[in-house]
Amino acid sequence: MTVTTQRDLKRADTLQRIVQSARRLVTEHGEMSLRSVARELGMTAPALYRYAASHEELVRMVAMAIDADMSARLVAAADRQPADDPAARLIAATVEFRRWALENREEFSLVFTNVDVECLDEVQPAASCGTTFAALILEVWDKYRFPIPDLDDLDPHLAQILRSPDGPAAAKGLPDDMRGLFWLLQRGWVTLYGTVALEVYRHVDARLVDQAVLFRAMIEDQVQPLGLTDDLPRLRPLLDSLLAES
Amino acid sequence: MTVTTQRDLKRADTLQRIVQSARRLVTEHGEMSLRSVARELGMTAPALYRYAASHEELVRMVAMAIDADMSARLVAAADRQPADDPAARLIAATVEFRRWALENREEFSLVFTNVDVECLDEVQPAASCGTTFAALILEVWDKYRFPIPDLDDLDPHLAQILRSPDGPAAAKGLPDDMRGLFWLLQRGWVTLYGTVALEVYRHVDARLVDQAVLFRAMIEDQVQPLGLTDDLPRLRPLLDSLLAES
DNA sequence: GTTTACTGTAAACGGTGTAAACTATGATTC
DNA sequence: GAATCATAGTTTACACCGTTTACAGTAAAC
Repeated sequence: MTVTTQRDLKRADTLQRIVQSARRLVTEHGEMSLRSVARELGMTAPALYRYAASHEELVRMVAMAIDADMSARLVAAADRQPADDPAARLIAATVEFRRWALENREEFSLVFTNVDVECLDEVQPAASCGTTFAALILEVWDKYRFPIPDLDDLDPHLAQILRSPDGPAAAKGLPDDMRGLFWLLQRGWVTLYGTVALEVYRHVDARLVDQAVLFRAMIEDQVQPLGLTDDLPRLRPLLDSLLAES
Repeated sequence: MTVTTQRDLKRADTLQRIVQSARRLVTEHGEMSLRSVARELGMTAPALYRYAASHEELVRMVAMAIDADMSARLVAAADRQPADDPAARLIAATVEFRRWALENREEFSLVFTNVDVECLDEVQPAASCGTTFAALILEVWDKYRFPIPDLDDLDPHLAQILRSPDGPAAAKGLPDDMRGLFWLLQRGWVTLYGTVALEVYRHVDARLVDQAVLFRAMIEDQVQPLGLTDDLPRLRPLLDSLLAES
């Protein structure tokens, strides 16, 4: 029986304030040195070593916090759409992801293109962007019942990984007959990630970014495997208005 | 008329040695501080300010050098395939890009997911990865004459950008009736970039990376718009053997 | 041959992550 | 309740970083 002493409470609170302060610093000043974080909290830099073994570990904590926060933003964006319209909810979350990434390039870089930050899904599966998108796609399937790829039709290597009980599909809690969904999710994630990263790092013409041309094309590509082709005429103006909001 | 003095020659040589040394350091030690670069050349750190206005600018120079070197590697990989088989050449270059990225994560990060390094195509269009891939795709078109997307069928915003005389398609030197090719190139670049970056930053299950499942799927997706569907049975084993080489 | 412009140096400034030794204090044990 | 222990903070120090300044030597230009 572990009792939570008064000191444990304060410790938890301090840890939270450290991460939160570091996050604010990287957002507002694109930097989170130990000294500046400590200064904000009225502490000294070495004290932070009671909470993180290194600066790198603190960065990882911040990355996780940002990811969790992003996840909440995605859910909020989805919830601004009708509860019975999962397609709209998915698109809204996707647009929100892009909008956030383009507005917070440093944070995006910290979380999503950081050699020191491994896959977050494994550490905090509950509240990560990946899990959120997975849930949204599952909603879409629940309503539209688009065909799930048959594992036997896929690359045998891939099928074996998906069937594995300790594989990524099992980790998402997908039942055996729905593991093909993980493949769809993964492929969608590749294109979303690739498009947004390319835009964030300006590896495409600025005009293409402004008009969200690549992003639009990516969404339209994803519509078909998700069984939303018939809804496209309805979804297109929605996408336009969501993009215009920014 | 400007004469090249003996000092100019030495200066050019020193600059080259600086960039080359910095590159070696980031490759081998994942770091390129001004002091360590200077030490390697028997100089002191402030001397480097005669060649780069800041550390950031030196990073940009190194990024350009890496990009140019990568471009040469891609060409070399392509040249290991028959000259009259542009499909094989394109695939070989693509596999080489992925192989290099996974083996040199720090360098990939420096060049392709760096907030401080803008689009390299604009600075040194001649010898960048983007231009190399463009040339390879053009080779494919030259042989297979797959249909080029009609600008009128595309998003009007996109068509306007592609038609623009100072647009990205014009920069690649594409004649008017082939500007749709740029769109294909761009879309291919998105998926290649996205797949490789996702693998480099380990945002997918390690087993999926090991078996190159996402990468394979991405290649197969690109085959159709490039008119290579009929060649797929021939290209698949080639892809396998290229992937096995690593 | 003198002046100018360039390429290097040494010294220093404020900043960084991190380690070690030390201190106050809440938690635990007799 | 007093003595012990573990914890969370301090101060000091080290080696490193990018950058600025003032200065020296030397090739180039007049």
